[in-house]
Amino acid sequence: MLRILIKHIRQKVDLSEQDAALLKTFFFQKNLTKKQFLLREGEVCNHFAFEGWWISDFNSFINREKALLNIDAIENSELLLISFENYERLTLKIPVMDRYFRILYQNSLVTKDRRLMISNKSTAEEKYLSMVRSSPEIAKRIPHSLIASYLGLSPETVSRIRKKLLFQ
Amino acid sequence: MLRILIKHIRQKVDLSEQDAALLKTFFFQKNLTKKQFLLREGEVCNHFAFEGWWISDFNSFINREKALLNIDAIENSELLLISFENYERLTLKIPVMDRYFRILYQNSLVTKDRRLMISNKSTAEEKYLSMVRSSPEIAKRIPHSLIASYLGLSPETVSRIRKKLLFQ
DNA sequence: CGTCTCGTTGAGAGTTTTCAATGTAAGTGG
DNA sequence: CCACTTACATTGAAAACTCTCAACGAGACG
Repeated sequence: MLRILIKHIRQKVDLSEQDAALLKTFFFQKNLTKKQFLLREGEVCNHFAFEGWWISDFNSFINREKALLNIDAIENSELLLISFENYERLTLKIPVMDRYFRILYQNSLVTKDRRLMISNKSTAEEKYLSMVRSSPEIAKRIPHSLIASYLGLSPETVSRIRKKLLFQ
Repeated sequence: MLRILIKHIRQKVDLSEQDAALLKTFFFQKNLTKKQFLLREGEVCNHFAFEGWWISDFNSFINREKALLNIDAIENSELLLISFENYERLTLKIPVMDRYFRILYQNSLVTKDRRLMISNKSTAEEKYLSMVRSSPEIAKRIPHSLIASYLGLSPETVSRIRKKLLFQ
């Protein structure tokens, strides 16, 4: 797991061997079985988790507020966690991690801008299509009701859209 | 203008006098009169602009793609611009700027997460109220049709919501 | 087999958009 | 200063879209 993380980081920035070794000490590993919760609504999000992706209730993590989101595992998962305190220490001890997160967040902002534009201006069908096109593998693996929730649509609407698209 | 920028940066990170002086060379100033365009849809966004805020078509700026957004001045404005090339050089020459942008983007992500949740799950009235509450000064200064556009609503809907709220 | 979760379908209700008309206030040029 | 234009806001009515509620279906799993 830690190797995957370091590889991921090195795709974006130069990380010395020394820093890579130090970095490892800031994380710890956790396994989740399907449906097990990482974070419940109302708790404060203490961790970040990696899967090729970082996930969190970001507002809760950064601003130490109660989470508005639930996060649970759709499939059995291995996670690397970092606490908020370690996240802050990490960027101070290994300055290149500021660059890593800057690039990570920069890309994330572009994606969120796009999601926001789609959410604001598109019909349910366009939202569904954009989701399926941008993440076809995920769309296949997760329940339709989660896609609906992600898009801010009712499961029934997604079901009807799928039916309509099948006949085209 | 440059002083405002440096002050802004120093609220988030430590910037040496030397780096502050160097930083100035990466920007140039531009004035826009009301309704003058900074960026037209279809052009590639070369600049970032500051107003207490950074603005751009971020996808166009970062990924060198054609802009999906128009950006024009609602009021006469003074801007500091930075080109994409200078933005990249800036973070290499002044590493603490990676930290500055990391924190800037981190906060921006939290805000966008919130906007996205509101956009996905709220009614038109809730969207309008959340916008007015989070930015009352802006809501007073700009045309209602721009608020509508920002929220992904029609101007008529915003007008009806305003009327309804007046009678409550 | 029973249960649980997820997905589908239909019908009606509610919300928001679109279209068209009208109102209003702020420039602009004669 | 007035008539004209322009931009923005309001209003009404109909159309379009999406949701909610309720019923039913299908597959997984103990």
